[in-house]
Amino acid sequence: MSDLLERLRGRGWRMTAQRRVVAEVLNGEHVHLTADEVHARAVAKLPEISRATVYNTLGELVSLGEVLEVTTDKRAKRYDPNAHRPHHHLVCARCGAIRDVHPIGNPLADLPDSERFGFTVSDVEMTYRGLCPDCASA
Amino acid sequence: MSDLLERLRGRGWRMTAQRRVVAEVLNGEHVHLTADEVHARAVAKLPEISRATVYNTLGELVSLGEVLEVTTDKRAKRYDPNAHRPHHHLVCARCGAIRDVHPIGNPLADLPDSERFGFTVSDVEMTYRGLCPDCASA
DNA sequence: ATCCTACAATGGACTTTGTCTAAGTCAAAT
DNA sequence: ATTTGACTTAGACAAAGTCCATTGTAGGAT
Repeated sequence: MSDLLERLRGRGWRMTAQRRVVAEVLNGEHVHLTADEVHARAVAKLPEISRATVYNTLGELVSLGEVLEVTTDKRAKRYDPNAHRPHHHLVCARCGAIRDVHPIGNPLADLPDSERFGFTVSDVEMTYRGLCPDCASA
Repeated sequence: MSDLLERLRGRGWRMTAQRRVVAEVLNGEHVHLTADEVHARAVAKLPEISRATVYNTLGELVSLGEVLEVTTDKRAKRYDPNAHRPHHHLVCARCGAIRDVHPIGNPLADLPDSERFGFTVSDVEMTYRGLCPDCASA
């Protein structure tokens, strides 16, 4: 989405071919790519882009709040461009497929004061696990 | 806890000095050590214990259900011996301190069918984030 | 249109976390 | 006491990510 590119320019981002390519790769719903996958797709569009640049750009997008970092499995971090609607994740324990989900209720309210240990709690991250239709029938 | 050692022996575990030391290190409430931390503490008690053995033993404890693997940050996995009461985690975003917490309600019921995408959902993992008292006042 | 310069990209070395393997060791059954 | 196969070891290897010195360039200034 050029929205994203526009917003970035508005924030004083210097627009380079590499950044444009990374932003293009991270586009759509239910996109949850690892840094390496982003790199692979970026290379397809701009062969000389380096791994370090992809990591740098992803890191910048995360600190700007345009992209979320997700750690569903214990392997690589994944990058989720759907940062403007809060959501949680549903992960297939077998094949690793990921969907964005929106549970009802407010889980923050479900943590009693007695369970807060004096912390200032600001956020909660939920990961549902199960089997996707394909893996469940296999 | 020698309960743990007893249970392991009962399950046909061969009892070795290394396994005893790892089991001893993982002892108590609110213990969430990384594999390397477990190794460091184990070495203090048994200098010749190897990293591979610590990883193997932790892996075995996890598959026996005696210890939980927790991935609160994107760095190393942590190992939580409090496996017999289900719980979630509260993490300080600044210093990484971790507490076990028990929210009320049943988050599994809060995911509508329309948000399940045909998955068989069996589990949910919640990570609350915020600042611990020390970090909040700093 | 060209020049400058601060910001960005590069690539390769390095770090961290974890896995694997071949050879040696030892707990416990006999 | 012997035997046996499960357990341990050290170090090589792998994957994910970071760091840094060098080179390149976007975009404002001239």
